[in-house]
Amino acid sequence: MRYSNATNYALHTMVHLMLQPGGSSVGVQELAEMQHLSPTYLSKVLTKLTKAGLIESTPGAKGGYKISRTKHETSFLDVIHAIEGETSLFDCSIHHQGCLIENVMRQAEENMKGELASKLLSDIAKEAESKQK
Amino acid sequence: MRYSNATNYALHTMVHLMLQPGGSSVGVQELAEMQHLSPTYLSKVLTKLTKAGLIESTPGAKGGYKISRTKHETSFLDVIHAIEGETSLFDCSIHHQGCLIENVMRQAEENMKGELASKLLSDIAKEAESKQK
DNA sequence: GATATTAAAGACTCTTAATATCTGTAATGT
DNA sequence: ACATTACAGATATTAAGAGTCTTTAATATC
Repeated sequence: MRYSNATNYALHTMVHLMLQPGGSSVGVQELAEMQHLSPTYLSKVLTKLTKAGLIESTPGAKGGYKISRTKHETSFLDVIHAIEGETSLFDCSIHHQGCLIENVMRQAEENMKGELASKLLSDIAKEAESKQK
Repeated sequence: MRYSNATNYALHTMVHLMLQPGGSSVGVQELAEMQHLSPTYLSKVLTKLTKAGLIESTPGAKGGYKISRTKHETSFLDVIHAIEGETSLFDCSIHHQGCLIENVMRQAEENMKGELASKLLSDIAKEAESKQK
């Protein structure tokens, strides 16, 4: 029980794209090499991010992926939702409403998601930038 | 990405056992029927709880499972650990230490687990008891 | 001590989801 | 027109979860 590798790749890619000077495009080739992945597989992940509006894609020569210009503040939770969908960690096996056990689990999950929604990728990118110097 | 059904069954069984008057034993047969499961399958789940020391088992006639007498305060997290093992929701794909992304994910997970560690099954059992009346 | 009852252990099957690859198509710049 | 690159769909591979069956070991009752 863990977040998928796809989510992992997506997060790393997002930060990498944010570090591009001027928000310029990067091809899937380069992005895949960086993470030692096959371009075709990473492509599938990036398409999900594109559909979610977190990044923008331009096909053709000199094309690639870049951070969305319209959506500047993307959180960890945004990326997770884009890749994993709107999942929940726990569903009561017996489906009676108001299960006490389910309530507790849901509450804890909501709190975690709230925390991940407040963590912005831009902050991580900045931190990574200053760390490198 | 969600907690396994086994964890679900385990939590429900724990609460049920806590509601037994005098902490008496219940056979897997009865426990399985209650949750519409096969006894053999639930048996595997309960064995894990037994090995973790959360419940006690006695084979033979009039045997069954009952809440551990030595360990009175078991939390949601205890049960999760007993069934799922000590898993983490996120591991950085690139294994460089101090990955900023991993740090954020780990922190959120730890907070959630901290919350689940403070939620006691005995409280849920009490609540369920008073709710039934 | 024999017998019925019940948990434990192991091997095994089945299903599902994640992971990944390959091929062809559509879009874009030069 | 051509090279480049993202997108879509089909398909394979792998891993984990879910569940069953059979055998063995332990306990109580008679």
